[in-house]
Order: sequence, then structure tokens, then C-alpha cells
Amino acid sequence: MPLALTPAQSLKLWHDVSLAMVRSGEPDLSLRQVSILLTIYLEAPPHTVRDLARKLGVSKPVITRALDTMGKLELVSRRRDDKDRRNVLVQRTVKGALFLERFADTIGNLSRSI
Amino acid sequence: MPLALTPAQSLKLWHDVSLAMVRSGEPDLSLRQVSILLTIYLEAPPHTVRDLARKLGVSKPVITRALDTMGKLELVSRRRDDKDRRNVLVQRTVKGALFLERFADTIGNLSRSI
DNA sequence: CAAGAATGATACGGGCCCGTAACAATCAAT
DNA sequence: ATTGATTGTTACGGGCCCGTATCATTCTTG
Repeated sequence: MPLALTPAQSLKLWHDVSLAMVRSGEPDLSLRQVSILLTIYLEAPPHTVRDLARKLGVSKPVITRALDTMGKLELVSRRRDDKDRRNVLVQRTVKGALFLERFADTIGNLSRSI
Repeated sequence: MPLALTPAQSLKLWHDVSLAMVRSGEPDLSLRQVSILLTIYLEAPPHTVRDLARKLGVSKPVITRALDTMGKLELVSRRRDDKDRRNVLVQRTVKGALFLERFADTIGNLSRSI
């Protein structure tokens, strides 16, 4: 069932949702940070720094820094991989899941009025 | 005609679009910057710093800095109001319009496959 | 075991952004 | 004309982020 938003509908939805997120006082995440966060929560684990960097087409320090910041916000967490201790496994958190739950609700609600 | 995206559809759409924007090398705008940009392009002028600050629920320096950055990217421009020279009128640019055109196309295309 | 590859983090100089407070310019009102 | 309000910008110390290069740790291979 194709959705096929028109350009005007697309921009209005993005505007309404972004504005609602800003006004609600949620963290002011960048496109990169949102990409990382949603990749972690929507795609199947494991998620390593290298994988995320490759998926987004950015360097590894970009991922490390984004994980630092979102880690302080408790939206994600990190753990060493015991199978290969060079790897870092990026994991979900309760706060991150709740954040995305609110986020999805905001999108769903505002999509009803475009 | 209500759209009513489910939570899973909402997050998948946001993820796909954010990821496409990052991978395409578009500027890594924050939620605040996107809010400002889309407000300028979707709502009727005039747009002043004060109005934007009130609309987003943030301080005026936040708007000034975002306009500085997006001005360097040539996504918006500023002009003094001749009727009241205290005001600054935020205006659209060709580059900004093209950017949002690509953005809307990305959303529209990816919405077709959720 | 030694040499090489791979992973993620760190250092660096530079720039953007934060919130708060002060600021110059301009208008409005007495 | 002087006072007061309003607008947008700037200053400040502090923090995050950039891209690039380097680093320590760990695994893999000969």
C-alpha cells in the first residue's frame, strides 16, 4: 500500500513534527544523530561503530562523538563485545525507547492532520 | 483524508529520510534549524527574529545563530524592514528553495515504500 | 611468537552552539 | 526632546562537533 506523500504534504509533516519536538523541549538532535539513533532501534543488532559509520557514509569519529553525546542523554549505551574485544556494541536504553515512543506518537498524531 | 501513520511506519519513514539526507551529503541540520527553515518557507511572510523565537519557544539568540549558519549555507537571507528598521525580515533564497525541493522529493519517494 | 590488520578512541585547531546578560539602533509616548 | 520600550545582535565562558591523523587494544596470520 504505497503512501506517496505530495511534496507539500511531505514538508508540512516534517515541519509540524520538527516544530513539535522543539517546542516540547526534547534534545535538539541533528540529522546524523537521528539517523544513528533510529538505525540502532529499528535494525537488528549487533551495531558496531564501524557498521554505523559505513551505513551513514561518515567517519568513525563522527559515530564515536554522536554516541558520546547520546550516551550522556542516556538514549544509547555501549558495551564491549566479548567475542571480539575490539568491537563496541551499541545498545538500546529505556530512556531511548521512551524517547522514540514519544517521537513516533508525535509523527502519527500530526500525520492525521496533513 | 487522515493519514494516520502507525508508530512503526512513523519511525521507519523518519529513519529512511534522515539516512538518505545524511548519505547524500546535505547539510547536517538540527531539529531547530529545520523548524526555522520550514517555517520560513511554508508560512506566510513576514518572518522576524522575534516571531520565530516565539513560534519555536526559544530565545532570540538561538534564532540569530541559526540564521547566521543557514545564511552561510545560503538557505535563507536577511533584510532590514524599511517600515520599522528595528525588524529583520527573514527571506527565502534560490538555494533554500532547491534544498527543500530535494528534501520533499526524498520524503515523497521514501514514503512510497514504508 | 612476531608482524600485520582491524577496531574504536583520542588529540588537534578551528568553528558552531548553548544560556545569560549586556548592547546599539530604532520606535513610541509623553 | 527625553524617557522608556522593543528589536536584533554581540560578548562571555563552556561545551559539542568538524576532519584528519594518531593511538592503544585486540585479533589474525605467518
